[in-house]
Amino acid sequence: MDHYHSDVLGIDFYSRNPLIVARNLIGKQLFRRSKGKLLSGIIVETEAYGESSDPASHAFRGRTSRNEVMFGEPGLAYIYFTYGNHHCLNFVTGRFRNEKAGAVLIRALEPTLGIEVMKQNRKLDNLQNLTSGPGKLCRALDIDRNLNGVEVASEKSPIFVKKTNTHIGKPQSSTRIGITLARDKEWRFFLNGNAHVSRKLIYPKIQR
DNA sequence: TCTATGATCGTA
DNA sequence: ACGATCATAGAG
Repeated sequence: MDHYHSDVLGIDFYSRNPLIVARNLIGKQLFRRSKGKLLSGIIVETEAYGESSDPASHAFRGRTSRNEVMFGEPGLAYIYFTYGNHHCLNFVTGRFRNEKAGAVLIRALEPTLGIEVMKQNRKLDNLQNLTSGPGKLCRALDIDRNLNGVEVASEKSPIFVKKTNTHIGKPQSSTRIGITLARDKEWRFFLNGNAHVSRKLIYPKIQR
């Protein structure tokens, strides 16, 4: 129908420089359809990753079976397993400069919908701790490698983000967390004062 | 094959 | 500050 347009972020949103996408995802509402329920939270922390100019990026050394989704179309979910325990959720973006790959890591959410299910998934009752980290939010939202490569630019997707911006105030930026290379790039974005950002922001003095 | 490492987390 | 835990990548 002519007048219909979705309130879900589409391909155009993701088809930009990962720095722009990372900044613009802050304050947006992320949704996950799992086992017939809709789970959701507001994105409060992200990081941008590039390719050949970004030694911290999985895509830095070129395409492998693990990172190939990162070299695919903007608007795909790149989900990987790490540290023997944890999954991390990224959205594939457009290019950083002339590079071939880019992605945005979702690092923290403020839970809004399906909180009881998230608590069960995490086997934990504390809201502050529920989705305040990239591995935690994947566990809470029942996200694993089975979803690697899924399209997120539609309301029918198992994961999608709405256009409405819920945040008041401007995102802060800083260096990225947990990396050993490219420590100087300030490619992390977050809402300060939010309880659900990852641990290293809640205790900024620990931050490297 | 073999080994080192990691876009983390919970506990101490 | 540290150990758990295992898939992945790079080396041999």
